[in-house]
Amino acid sequence: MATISDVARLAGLSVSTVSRVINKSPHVSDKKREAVESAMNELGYVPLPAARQLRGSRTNTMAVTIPRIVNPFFSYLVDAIEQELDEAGYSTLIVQTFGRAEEELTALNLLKNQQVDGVILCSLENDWSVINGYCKYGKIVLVNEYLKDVDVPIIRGDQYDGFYTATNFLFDNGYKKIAYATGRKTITIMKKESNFDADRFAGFQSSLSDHNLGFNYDWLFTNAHTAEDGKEIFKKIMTLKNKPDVVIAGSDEVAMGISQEAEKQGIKVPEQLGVLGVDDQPASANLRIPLTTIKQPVDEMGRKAARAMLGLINGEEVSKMQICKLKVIKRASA
Amino acid sequence: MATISDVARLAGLSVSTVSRVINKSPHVSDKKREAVESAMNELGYVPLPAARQLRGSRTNTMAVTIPRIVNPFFSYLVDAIEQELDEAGYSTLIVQTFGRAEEELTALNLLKNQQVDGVILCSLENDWSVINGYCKYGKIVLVNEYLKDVDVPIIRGDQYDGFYTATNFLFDNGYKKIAYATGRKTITIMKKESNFDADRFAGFQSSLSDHNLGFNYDWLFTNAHTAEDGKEIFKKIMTLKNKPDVVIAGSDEVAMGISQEAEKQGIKVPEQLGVLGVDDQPASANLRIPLTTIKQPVDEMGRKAARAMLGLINGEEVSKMQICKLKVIKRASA
DNA sequence: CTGAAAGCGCTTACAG
DNA sequence: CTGAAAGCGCTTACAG
Repeated sequence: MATISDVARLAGLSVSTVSRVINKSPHVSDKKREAVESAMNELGYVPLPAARQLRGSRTNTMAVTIPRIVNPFFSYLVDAIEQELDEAGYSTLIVQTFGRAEEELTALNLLKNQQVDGVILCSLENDWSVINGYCKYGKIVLVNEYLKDVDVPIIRGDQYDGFYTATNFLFDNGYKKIAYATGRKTITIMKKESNFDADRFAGFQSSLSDHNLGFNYDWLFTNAHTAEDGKEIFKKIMTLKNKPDVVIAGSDEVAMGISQEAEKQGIKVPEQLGVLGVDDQPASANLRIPLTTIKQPVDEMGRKAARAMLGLINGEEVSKMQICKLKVIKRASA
Repeated sequence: MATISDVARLAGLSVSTVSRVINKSPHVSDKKREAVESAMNELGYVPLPAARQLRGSRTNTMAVTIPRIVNPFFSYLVDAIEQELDEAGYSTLIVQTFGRAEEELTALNLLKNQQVDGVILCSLENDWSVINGYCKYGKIVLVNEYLKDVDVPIIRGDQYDGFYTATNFLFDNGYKKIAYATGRKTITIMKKESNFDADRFAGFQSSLSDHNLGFNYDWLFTNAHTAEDGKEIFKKIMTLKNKPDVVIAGSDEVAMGISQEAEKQGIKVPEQLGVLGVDDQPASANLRIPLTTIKQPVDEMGRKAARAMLGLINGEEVSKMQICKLKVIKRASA
């Protein structure tokens, strides 16, 4: 591979001059600039990033962490981020965490080791105290986090409002006995804006209160992730004496499982049991029973996260908290 | 950030010795090794990859190119590749090409610049002549390509056999007038194993011949990618005097569009019109009319590609061509 | 505008 | 087993 010295030799100039044209320094005469450029072309010269990094220059690449790329929410999120970053001339490096804290550190170490200029964390796996230690190495942006008093931009959906609105929507459509499923192992009751899941539940509760209702804890289903889990939930519902008439499923997969199993057992959706998904995955519109669902504005969130990162890099003022609205997509299942 | 010199100073040893323990050289006394290790821990030292790369050592990271991450075929393929690579201690860097040749060069330059040890190309955007120029910089593996006389491993699905079998399957189910949709702008009729699309078409043709049938070119639909395109295809079909009774849709999206539009216009699927998808996307089983589709063995292909790459890196003998079988997944739409 | 030289953080012969 | 020194390919003051 050709090096900067090869170019300098061929052009009959010093490496300093070659370096200047590489870095677009203005202090080079047109004549020599051309000489250097033609030498670079002749040799097919490309500067070695490792050497430039060693000197502390920018990498023009960004890392983004997500739990799992096969989850459409995250693949679309990454896609939006990448498009925006791409326009600014940055490459994107996608790191899957698979929910493991060490994998997140892999991405963070990219920052520490100056392999990337910044990292956008879409799935926080470590405590803030450990993330915080990496802030000195480069820029960090968080997506869908509820941390307070943290000195990095956070872009998130308004879970409280989304779930509040969605629950009202269910009441407006005549449902009264609302079950609630979540991926979490437990539900922590906290006030608004405490954390992602608590915020969702708080929005839900708040609508219940507005309708003078309390929550029936027989209708709480935790640890629900897959369509399979959804089927189990439906089976459990059928064993209940006092059955809910609709369930907020926590995700489209779970919703899909519930509605499939209901259909299989001859229970009509949405008449006998309503089902409300979350995320609006690409397939949800084309299901056997098209899913009514709460949509997160992935594209908006991704682009905002990317722009926040670019702002940070360019030393601009960027607002520490950007909140995007969720939206109920009305289809057949509720 | 702590450097190797800081560690050496703290341990009261030379940088050479520190370097030796970093690189697990056997020629270090246990005593000094421990001294170095405790110094590294105390400082939170991590070797700077850029500096190591400059000296020509391995990066332990691999790049993989795909056209678009939001396409489930590719997100699952990448997922399989990454899982396998992960077990071997490699990180994976995902590069989206968006179908652009320059983006593919981005990935290839990662190789040239020693940022990755190898690249797995799942979407060839440049001519082989240009890819070939990068072989000297590192390892390359191709997925789903039909190039001949090329000195890199290729992992692909047996498109001919898959489409041959699928077409036979349609005949077995009573269909006789088979339409064919493809994402390509044109169909090139070539013999078996010429290229990806020609191979599919050849398999299809071959089954037609077995049933003493020729292909009706009114039933060929090109440039079909999205569900929207599928809807258009259905509309075109309805204008035909001599209508097909089933269509091989080229992708699940297109199949979905065709079957949706058919339903909307009161044409019964699969009774009046059968629809066969390709890829078996996660949603296809849960569509309003569950899709019968040709499944590519993504997981197998991804893992084989990763293993071929690892074999190359380790200097093992790896077979130049690995072919995986496609499979018809029978559901409701055909 | 241009060049010689130091130095970024490592690894690796070369001596001992 | 251990260390001093050269060098990987660049950038950036410092002089001129």
